[in-house]
Amino acid sequence: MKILLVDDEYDILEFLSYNLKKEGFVVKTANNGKLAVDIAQRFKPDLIILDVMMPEMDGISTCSEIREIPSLSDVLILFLTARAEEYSELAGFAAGADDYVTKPIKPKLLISRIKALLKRTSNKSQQKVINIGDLHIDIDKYELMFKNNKIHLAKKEFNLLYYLMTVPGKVFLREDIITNIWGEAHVGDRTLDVHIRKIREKIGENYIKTVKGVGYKFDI
Amino acid sequence: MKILLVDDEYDILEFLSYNLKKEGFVVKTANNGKLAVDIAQRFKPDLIILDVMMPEMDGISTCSEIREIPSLSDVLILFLTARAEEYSELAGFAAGADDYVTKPIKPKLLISRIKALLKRTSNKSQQKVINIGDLHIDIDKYELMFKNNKIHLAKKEFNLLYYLMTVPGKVFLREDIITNIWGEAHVGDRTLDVHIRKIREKIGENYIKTVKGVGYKFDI
DNA sequence: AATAATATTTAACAATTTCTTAACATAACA
DNA sequence: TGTTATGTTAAGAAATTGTTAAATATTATT
Repeated sequence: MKILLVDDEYDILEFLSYNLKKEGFVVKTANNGKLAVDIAQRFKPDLIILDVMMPEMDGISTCSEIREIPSLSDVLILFLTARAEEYSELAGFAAGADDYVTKPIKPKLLISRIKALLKRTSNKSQQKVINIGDLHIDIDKYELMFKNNKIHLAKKEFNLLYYLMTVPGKVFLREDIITNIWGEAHVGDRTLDVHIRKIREKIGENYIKTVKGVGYKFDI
Repeated sequence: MKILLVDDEYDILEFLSYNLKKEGFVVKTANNGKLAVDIAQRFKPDLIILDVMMPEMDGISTCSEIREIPSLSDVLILFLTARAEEYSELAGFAAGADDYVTKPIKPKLLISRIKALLKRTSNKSQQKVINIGDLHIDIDKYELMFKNNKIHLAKKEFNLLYYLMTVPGKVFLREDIITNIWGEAHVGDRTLDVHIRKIREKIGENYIKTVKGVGYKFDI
């Protein structure tokens, strides 16, 4: 796991860097926001630890800027903040922070928070194979099996079904599905329905359920 | 969810108001800061959208003033700002803003930011599953179970029952129920009763009780 | 590069569900 | 007993999703 550490104080960089490396993380450091953005793009860290208070470009601006970069859009960001600066908490989350740790920093606490953070997200996204009923979906192989028979799904169909299967039973809102599968691109009103139809043709009508006025869910 | 929109340009008020209402928000508008503070105190919005640049009393002053008023101290505030005025970002957060959106405004983006903002703050106490007696309601699944059998409810019915179940025993005023489920749309006098009837048909007559002259409550 | 094969989106219309209304009935209350 | 608020029902309006086929895009193949 790779971590990029950003703080203007050299002592803190040293101190944290030492503690994180001891835990087995690969660590790089930057002493200002601009540099951090540069390094991040090449280093591709799993997590960026950002000090909120920095001269020139503060943590929140840095965070916002990072979130604008597509290749870094889902890197985790953790803020370090002095206890007094409570105002920044919401601003930070608004800018896309994933967690907060207040100074003074206790290494043990920080590390447990980091691990929790990495676990939380890796658990979600690392579910590469999902088995439900007679269905078996594998994101790495881009393959769907139904009662041990391969079923071919086109890319969009696959992504859509996989998305619904990530949380069986949960209703995904139409708009959320569209944002997730199509991004911000504008797609017509009936496009989603057509894809649902195609999937239903292939796996039967029983798995994907419509919740009118809300969205769709995958359920047995 | 109630939103107060503050901008000195009538066109923008119109445009945003239309888009927000379409999303189901209850919207009021003000064309200057002073008026905004007045309206906010009576309207009690969940969110105030403030244009930074306004004659007389600008957005930041308005924001500061609102934050001084105890009854409004935890209303969310979102700033609209022209891309050029980057200077204002820090000033805005210092004054108590919760988020920023830059002009020109893309309605979809604005709405997703608003939702994110409202979600972050309201999610904390939002109960997703409620168990009472033989009833089990799950908002994520949009599902109602009665003695372990699924019962289908249409969206309005579901929302209505869920709303009543959030505080069992509490009498919800007719008008509050209507504002909550329908927003500010004008619905006829008997519409609520009809929905109550439909729910009672499905879960029996014992759960939802009428308090004449006041409203309804969910109780065992 | 041209062609064929797939995939994706759109558009038109159908089918279905949900919601609201209106008219009248009934119950509560003063 | 009259007044007011809520209950009930059924009809049709409105909203949402389903379905199909054709139009575009995209990708693979010769």
